[in-house]
Amino acid sequence: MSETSSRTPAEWPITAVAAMTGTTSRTLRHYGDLGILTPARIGENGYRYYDGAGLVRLQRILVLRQLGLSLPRIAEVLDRHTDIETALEEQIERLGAEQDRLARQRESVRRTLAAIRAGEEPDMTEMFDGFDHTQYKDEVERRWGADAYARSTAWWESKTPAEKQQLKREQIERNEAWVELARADASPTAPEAQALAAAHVDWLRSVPGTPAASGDPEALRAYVLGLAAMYVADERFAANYGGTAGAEFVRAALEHYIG
Amino acid sequence: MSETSSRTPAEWPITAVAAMTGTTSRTLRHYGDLGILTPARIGENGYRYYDGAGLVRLQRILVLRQLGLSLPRIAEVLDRHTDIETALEEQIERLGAEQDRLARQRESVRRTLAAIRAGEEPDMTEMFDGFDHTQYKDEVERRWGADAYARSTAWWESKTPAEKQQLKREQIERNEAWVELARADASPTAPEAQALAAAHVDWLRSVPGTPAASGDPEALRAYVLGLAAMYVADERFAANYGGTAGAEFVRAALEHYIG
DNA sequence: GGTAGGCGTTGACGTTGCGTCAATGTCAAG
DNA sequence: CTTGACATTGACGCAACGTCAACGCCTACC
Repeated sequence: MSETSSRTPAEWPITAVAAMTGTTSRTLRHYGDLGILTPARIGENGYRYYDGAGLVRLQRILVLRQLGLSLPRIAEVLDRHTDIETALEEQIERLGAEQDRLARQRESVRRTLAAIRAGEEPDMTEMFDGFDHTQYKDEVERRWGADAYARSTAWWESKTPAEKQQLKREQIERNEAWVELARADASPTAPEAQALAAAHVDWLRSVPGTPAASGDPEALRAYVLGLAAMYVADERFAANYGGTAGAEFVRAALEHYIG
Repeated sequence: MSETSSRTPAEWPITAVAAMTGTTSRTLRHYGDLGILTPARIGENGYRYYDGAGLVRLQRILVLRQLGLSLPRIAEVLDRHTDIETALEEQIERLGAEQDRLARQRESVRRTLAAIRAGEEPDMTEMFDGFDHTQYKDEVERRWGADAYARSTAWWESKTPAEKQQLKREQIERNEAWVELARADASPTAPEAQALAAAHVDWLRSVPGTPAASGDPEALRAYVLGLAAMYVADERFAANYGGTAGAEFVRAALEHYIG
């Protein structure tokens, strides 16, 4: 019964702890660095030794980690700076939001894939000019703020089916008007072309959620010029205006109008 | 009609492109660094200038990015090294798997929160000894491989309800036997205690998905010693064995048995 | 023509949670 | 004493940029 012979060491080196709990020594040193789990003792040689209390704390850490909490958050909870129930509630909310985001994204990918398989390239006009009101929620939100999409969708959904039909028809008619003018070999600077350009820009401005609708004249200018360039550069756009020649006419008219 | 006066520059500086497309100049330079979108021209001053083709490529990049593809993957698709349909299919699978993972994790957090609110601390014995077969899928998978959970669950689900009841009863009976021995002030090294220790370890080994069942004697040893220490260190464990004193008895017996 | 201010450039660090060397010291065993 | 296993402290890597920092270029105004 010597003093130095304790029945149980109650103390383990780092690899033992790692093996017991299924983590790695690197992880334990990382937690040490972050201060969320410090060894019970550090030997003269610098070795880390953990005790039973440390093991328990580690298990709590691992459970909370498995629940998706961040390490700083775990530190807060363990040190009682934060109520665990509150932390878990917030985590549920975060996970729910992330789930929704993924669901929408997945649906978006599926629709895109289906459209490609249906043989049709996606309608570029709708994609970039007016924004598809089902496919690009995340994109719109990220680019122009979280409420941009909400406003845009609210605007679109506030329309009756008849009005939606009407808006789509208007777009088609504008395109046909462009094609006619281009075929007639009119000048892009002629009054008719400029009137059409004005209508085109008005339309772009009318769709909430795009830079054109932001109210900033410079953003509108950049957006219109960028679109005009793409009408020409991408044949899928150009097709909406009767081909590249038609698209060049539209571009010229828009540049003159807004330039 | 001088040669130098082109009607349209068809070329924009970096901020113009950023404004048009809703990204940032930093992103464009990043894409340049990665080689997925290079400027049409770089001026003598080092300035980047993009043309219509670049705008179109950028829009394609942004769409694919919005669909969740990684930038290297986008590069592959755009350079036609990879079929876009294949890429999208894989993306759908990835998103589905991630969705499932999040759903399980969220459910896990909810159950944990509910358990805490129900007043009962979670049953530590079930949590770490035998593993809860609904709550710790991710944890088990990450620690001991993707099929560990599958094997473990298959094992548990292969039991009839009667057998499940039986297993739980056995666990409870073992605990009661421990409590009895401890109260009787028996020696942890006595045959009865060692027999119980043997049964305890057999039980730990019988549950697939734990380090104890891995077949590695060293892993078993570390796992048993770690658990024994935690029985003492955590009162929630200790409660299963009639308190700290009972837990110390169990620990001593297990350490003697496996040591 | 000098200067302020705005836009451009190239580094380089920060983020999240460790994995993975690299260089080197320590300890138990043969 | 040597070997080999295990320990230590850096430090880089990953994904996709955000965010300074330090400095050059260009336009406009005085």
